[in-house]
Amino acid sequence: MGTSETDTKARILAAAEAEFLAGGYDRARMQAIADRAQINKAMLHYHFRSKGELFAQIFRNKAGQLFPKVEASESLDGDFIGFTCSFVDAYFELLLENPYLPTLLLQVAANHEELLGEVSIDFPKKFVRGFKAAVKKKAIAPLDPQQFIVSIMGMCVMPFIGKNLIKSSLGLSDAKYKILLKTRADEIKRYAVLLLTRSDSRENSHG
Amino acid sequence: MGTSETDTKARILAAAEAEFLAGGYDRARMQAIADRAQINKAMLHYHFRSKGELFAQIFRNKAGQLFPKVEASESLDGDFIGFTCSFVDAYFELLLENPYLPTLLLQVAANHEELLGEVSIDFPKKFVRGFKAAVKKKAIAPLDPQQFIVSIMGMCVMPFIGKNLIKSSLGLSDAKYKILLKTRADEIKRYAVLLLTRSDSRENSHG
DNA sequence: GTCTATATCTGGATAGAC
DNA sequence: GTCTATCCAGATATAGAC
Repeated sequence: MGTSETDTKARILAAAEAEFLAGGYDRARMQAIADRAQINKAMLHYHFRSKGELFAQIFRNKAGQLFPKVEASESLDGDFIGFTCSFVDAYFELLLENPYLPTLLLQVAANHEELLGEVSIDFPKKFVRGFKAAVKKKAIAPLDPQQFIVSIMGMCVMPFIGKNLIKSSLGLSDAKYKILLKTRADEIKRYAVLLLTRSDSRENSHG
Repeated sequence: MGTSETDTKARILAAAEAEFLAGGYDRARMQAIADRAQINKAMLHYHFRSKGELFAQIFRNKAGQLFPKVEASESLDGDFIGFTCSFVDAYFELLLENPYLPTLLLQVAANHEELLGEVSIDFPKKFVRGFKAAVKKKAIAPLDPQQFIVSIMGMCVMPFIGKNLIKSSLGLSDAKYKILLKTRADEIKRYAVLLLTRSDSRENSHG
């Protein structure tokens, strides 16, 4: 049968992924995808009905492949602070390998909610559960778990979604920015430890 | 002279602002702007040469009007922790009033770098300077200032750019999300105080 | 200054030959 | 399965009357 059907399909998927990740759905061009895959537009529509269909498959692919990597940082066994640190490590490593992912995910959440519904992102809820249990055991400070996980995500994600903004507003060279990235996971873990550790020593000294 | 030229122009600007803020440059439609302003497309091009031109003016407007509000939280006088708290308050209040702003700004930074160059965002640099001075005076913990400001921005901005994602992944209703927003500034300030306070007590107990 | 009508351009999708 | 050629819709932009 066909010459290299499966190969072509694979090339298309790779090309589409690159194109969609680079600029998001709206800025992606079918022509550009075709060029990347070294075929012509007609072939795209032969293998995938439409741009939306192609995007959906890419997204499901990526999501199903990447989210489990974060979930896998499980084992809510004993040490919740240790768990948090390894979570940050896993999460940040994922971002380093897929720097365009957060922007894309936010775009999907904003403009393609139906796709977001298809994938299940349950590590935040899981994290919150573990957090509450640890608080009950007085192992960590009694902070708001939801606020905390939002903070962790925000701190991790910010340098990726705001790369240009950060570089420009802090006047960072590419090299300096790279250093900031390289040391960031440790910095976030440092914050997390400090915040989770401090529990009884003082209550609230600030209205 | 003309009937209501200035009024029309103002209506266009308001309409365009709403449209651009809602979905960003790419998703904005000239027809939609015309509808909002209760005129027709031709008038848009009469008053503003092109979509890009219109967008640029809106952006310059907004930027010139909003960034100073954050800068104004100045007075790096004595208490840097107090300064940080009032900065967070000012920053977050701005976001509450303009929830779509961060997403738009990030899009501009990513896709219209030339526009970003036109506006001067200098509160991050200023913050870093104040931070270093305070560290030298041993008034706060010796953290990395750049990492710290990126963290603050990330924590503030996350609930706005990731509204849908947060709601869905944490299973929050509109009401619950609203509460999260309402209490968030205080939470961030709490973090900031904790992080900046802890200086000598311990050094590094985590690789 | 404001309108209707239309030109133009871009990009997604299809037809049909091979 | 792959190509060329074409269609078609949507969106920006312009022409020209009033």
